[in-house]
Amino acid sequence: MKPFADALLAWFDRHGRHDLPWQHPRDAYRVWLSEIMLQQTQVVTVVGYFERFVAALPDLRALAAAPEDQVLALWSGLGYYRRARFLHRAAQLCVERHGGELPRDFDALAALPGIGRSTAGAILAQAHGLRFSILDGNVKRVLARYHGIHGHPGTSAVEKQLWRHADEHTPAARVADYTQAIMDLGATVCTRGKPRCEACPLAAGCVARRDGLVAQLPSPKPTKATPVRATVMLILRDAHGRVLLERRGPQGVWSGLWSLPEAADIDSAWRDAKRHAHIDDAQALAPFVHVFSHYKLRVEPLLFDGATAPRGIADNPALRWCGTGELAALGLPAPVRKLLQQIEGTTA
DNA sequence: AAAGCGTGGGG
DNA sequence: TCCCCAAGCTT
Repeated sequence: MKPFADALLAWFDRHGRHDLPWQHPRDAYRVWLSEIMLQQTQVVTVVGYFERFVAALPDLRALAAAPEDQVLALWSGLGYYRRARFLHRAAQLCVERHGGELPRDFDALAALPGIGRSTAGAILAQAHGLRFSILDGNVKRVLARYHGIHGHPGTSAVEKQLWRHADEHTPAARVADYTQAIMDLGATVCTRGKPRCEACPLAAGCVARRDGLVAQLPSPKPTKATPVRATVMLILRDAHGRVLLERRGPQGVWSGLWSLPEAADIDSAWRDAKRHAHIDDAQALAPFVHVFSHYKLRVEPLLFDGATAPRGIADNPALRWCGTGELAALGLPAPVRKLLQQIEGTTA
């Protein structure tokens, strides 16, 4: 007897979301891709990316065979790019080790890069109907309120409790629907702000509701001041309108993406620009601030037009001159793509 | 155990 | 404008 699951499933049949693109068909590859894209991201943001991605790379083998630039281009703008690199690598590992399919074994699945306990559970439950539980942000919010659990869910002690409740509520039957149901409830009824408790199928047993703590739970993450960093972005443009791009390293923000060369200040920007090309003039573009989750970046773009004769490019695979028509095929950070679109059409 | 990792939208 | 996020995982 599972009153929690029964009430939730009855609600789901009438009010849940049944038309999300990864539900039709609900195969392991599509569920996996959707789960990775949805990490720290909302459905409304993901849908367009998901549809473009599966149109270009419809199955796991196609993903494994794709060049990394194509994968990052399809991910460009979605953020947390390490997810895309892990996804790509995991697909290749599945081809090497698992016959070109995602393993159905929990431990083998969770051993793949980018797939943790919750994502592995979601894939097995949704694609294969196996009884595994999930604990994403939605479930954490629902359970923290339902059981009246205080403390930030990111801390291990709280998370441990939440996993225990998640597991105890998960039914043996209709696991795929149950998994979707509890996420739908969190996303559409038990929302962080202005939850619709009057429409909630679990309201009768909800501790936070009973004690008037709905607005305090789950406990918010302790806030920290975000530092501001600064950088100069060099836009080296040649007579054909091509721009010099540099691939970022495997560590740190925007890893693996093609971005603009950067310098600490204007003077070193000039030094670097002269190293890359014959430069005699520059134009300072409007500075802007790009906000990350953990810091802010103040960017001073510096446009060098008429760049010619770059030295050392041929033997450096991390540098390339790129026409505006080629940008769509590459993964660029969102603000860099925007910046390049803005100056497209302007002349030297 | 806590920090690092994106982005666009809502209050 | 500013702050807080929203379907986490890795190190």
